[in-house]
Amino acid sequence: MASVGAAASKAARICFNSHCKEAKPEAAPVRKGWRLRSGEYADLCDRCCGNYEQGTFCETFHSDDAGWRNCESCRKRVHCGCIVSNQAYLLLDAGGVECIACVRKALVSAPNQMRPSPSFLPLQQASERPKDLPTKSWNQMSSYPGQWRQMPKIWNLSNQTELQRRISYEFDRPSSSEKLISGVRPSICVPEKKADDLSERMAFSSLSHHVVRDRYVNGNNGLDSVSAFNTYHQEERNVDGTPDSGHPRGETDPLSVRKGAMPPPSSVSSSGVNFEVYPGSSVSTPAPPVYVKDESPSPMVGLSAPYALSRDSNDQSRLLANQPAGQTTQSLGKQLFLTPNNVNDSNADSNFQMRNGRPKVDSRGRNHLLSRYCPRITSEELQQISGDSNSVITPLFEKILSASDAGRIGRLVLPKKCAEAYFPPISQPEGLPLKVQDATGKEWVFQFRFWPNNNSRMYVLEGVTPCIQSMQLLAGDIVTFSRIDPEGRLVMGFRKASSISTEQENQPNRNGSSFATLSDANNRNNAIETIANTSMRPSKGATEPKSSINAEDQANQSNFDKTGFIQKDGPGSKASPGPSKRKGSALGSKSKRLRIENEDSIELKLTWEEAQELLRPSANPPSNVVVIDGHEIEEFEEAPVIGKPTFFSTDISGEIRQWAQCENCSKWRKLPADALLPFRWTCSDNKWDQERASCASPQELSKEEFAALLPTNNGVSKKSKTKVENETVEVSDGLDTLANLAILGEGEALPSSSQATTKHPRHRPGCTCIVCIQPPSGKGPKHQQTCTCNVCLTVKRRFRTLMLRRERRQSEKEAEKKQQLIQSSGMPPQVVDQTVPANNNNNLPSATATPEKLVNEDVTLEEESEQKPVMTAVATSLSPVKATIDLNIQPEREEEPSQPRDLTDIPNSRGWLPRTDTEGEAAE
DNA sequence: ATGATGCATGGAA
DNA sequence: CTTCCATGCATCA
Repeated sequence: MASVGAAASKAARICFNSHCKEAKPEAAPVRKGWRLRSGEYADLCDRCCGNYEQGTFCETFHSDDAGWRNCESCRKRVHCGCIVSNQAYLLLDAGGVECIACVRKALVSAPNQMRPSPSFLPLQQASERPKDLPTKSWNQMSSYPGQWRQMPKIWNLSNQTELQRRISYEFDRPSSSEKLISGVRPSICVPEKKADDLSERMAFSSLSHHVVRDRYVNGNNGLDSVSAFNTYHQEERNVDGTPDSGHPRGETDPLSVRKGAMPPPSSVSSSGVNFEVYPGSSVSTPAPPVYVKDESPSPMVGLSAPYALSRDSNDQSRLLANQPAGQTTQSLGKQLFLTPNNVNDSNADSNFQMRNGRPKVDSRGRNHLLSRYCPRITSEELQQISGDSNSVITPLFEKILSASDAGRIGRLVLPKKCAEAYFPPISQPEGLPLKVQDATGKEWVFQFRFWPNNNSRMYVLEGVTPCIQSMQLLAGDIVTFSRIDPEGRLVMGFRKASSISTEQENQPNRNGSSFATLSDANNRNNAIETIANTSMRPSKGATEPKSSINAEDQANQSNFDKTGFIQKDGPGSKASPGPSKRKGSALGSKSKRLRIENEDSIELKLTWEEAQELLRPSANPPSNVVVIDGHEIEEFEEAPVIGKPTFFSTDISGEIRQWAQCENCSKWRKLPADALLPFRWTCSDNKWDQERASCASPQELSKEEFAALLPTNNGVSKKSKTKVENETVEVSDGLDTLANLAILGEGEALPSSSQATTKHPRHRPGCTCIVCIQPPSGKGPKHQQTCTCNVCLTVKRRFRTLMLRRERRQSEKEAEKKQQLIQSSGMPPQVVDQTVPANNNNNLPSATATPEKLVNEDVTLEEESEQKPVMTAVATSLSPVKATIDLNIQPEREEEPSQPRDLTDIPNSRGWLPRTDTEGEAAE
């Protein structure tokens, strides 16, 4: 067909329609029909072209042909047997086909919940019409009036530009290009299109080959789906003289470039677009990229995201797998995963270089991206995102959420260059719907648009609130945008602010993944839930039942352990931020506002439980015991270090065991309950069990036994532990920030300088404005007293706990006074036995508590935490070895009146010493 | 009154 | 100085 197509271009002026064969006068204008595999278009006579454009071509000429099927929805006849019709239907996962009109209707009815049924979805049912589709209702994309049984107009002239944009947009996908390079697929030169903004795109890239991958549904009786890659040769593209350089989209107003470069469709020349077909694709049914026609300049684009209807990663994997004859899976393999190194500021580009094997010159956007937007996503994360599929992840950029971004307005401001570099070009402010998948595989549709601003543009993603909330993101957290190839799906990941600070801390011994929970594709949902559950953010999601720990957790345990939140989120990281790329670039470089938000966010996340559980005396243990106000305080010369998280179990004999995982081999070793481990503990440090003092030694317990050890959680490992701890941490976090505000609520605003006013100057830490206080549901700013949301319930529970504790303290105090009276009346002061297991990690009470218990019994946690040692010379803190000295009985501390406090004080008031629970709840 | 929308402003880089 | 972008705020529904 390719040859035919080539021949059809100019030579024989005979209608390309074999059923017609009407001769065309030499001078007759080319009337383009469907696109041929060559990329050219069938040269049709007027009549046939009319049929084609009206969508009646198949009915007219193919009515007797095989391949007619009925739409599963409307039962309308759909021709599934020819190139002309191959865009007119979708293959359903469950079998059968659905006409494009029904597909579109379905989409319209559930725009944000992409239906998983069709294997593939053509590029969004035509584009949205900016004028007809106010952004307000963009997510309710209405049906388009046109006939969609066939999609002849996809390729008609008016649509060239969008196609080009799309192609050009996708060309800029290095991974794809590699696929191409490494591929052996036949390549067919496609004469087509001028550059217009394709040239813009290309200008950013020095790729000698670019691939456009467009999934389309082929016409093999609807039985096969074929994906095609379009290859684009930049050099050839330049043949037509379209400037391909000097217009990095990030530097030139795309609009102007676009306008200037927009060629009349008829002038499309045969510069080189290679149209590649997967080996398994049917040669007889090549198809253009799925690009649904519309006059509108703004088709729904999501890279190829619109194709990916799958709601979860499995679907995506399946999607790949479903492709016939080992298309992508075969050709893509894993060849294109990012380099194993972190993609950080300095090497983000080089990574891509490495992948692309070409100089850095190009990478238009990336090259021009401010460092703070450079994705720090790691290969580990990438693979986690891509899972076991053969997908290739291309990190695009990331952004620290501002208060506005994370607020309820639902508008995420996109860095201009990033938006222009990685998102489809938009010429209208209304932009276009953009499908983005989150790490769970859930698909969202945002409106990607811009606002004119100072002769420039301000790009925003609208409608992100649900997504942000589902990810439980707050200002200061980071969202990352990546692209999954070959699907071309946009994936939106995230990183919590807390994990950022630790990322840098643990850089040396980690692979850099702070996702930690973004495990493989199959586990993605669970994984993300793990993240979700670890953060008691005020969100619906937090209250949803999760089975976040499952068997797969175990499989991933070592991975998780390396990136465990506890480990990562140690207070040390916060206490001594140290030089970090993030601080220096992403966080600190741009905006004070941003930095404040972020620091605040980070600091608020670091609760005293979290900190104390990991604090260890420094390597130089000598300490002085000083007596201050009658209290023995162990004083350390050096600041504490971060200890290793462990978990405890009780064996049959009732003996408490501590379990720690080797940093190197990830094996779990049984240790005495009072063992005190350094942060990076390895088997060789196992002085308690010489037999297992080497990584070569087998693990004492199998995973199953581990599971049995803690029957309440099959995750058992530190992962569960970590999760639990995180949950604890986040509970406090959420409480201390949002929940406290919630309790204060009802008009009782904090007496803070950042108190919300009608004229809101700035969102500062502690700000109680609507933007800064994200309510659990995201609906409505306030927590009513009767609110039963997770946060409020927890707050109330904690409040009860506090009150109980105070009562108890009071009674203890009284008892102590009595005793002191007795003592002062003759008996010498007696030092109570306070020898405490230096098991700072978890004190014994918690040792017997299962993680689940810990999670569920807030009271337990708090009781424990009161007794946790704090290694510090600060008089108000506890000595690690005298931990049970109940210094909390200091009336001035424990009993100090609860004063509402400016939250801004909290982070700054404690240095490396974590805020105490008392402090935290003082706001009550 | 409230939320949505889109432009304007001004701080920061 | 320009550009970016966070967010203020006017306007509208």
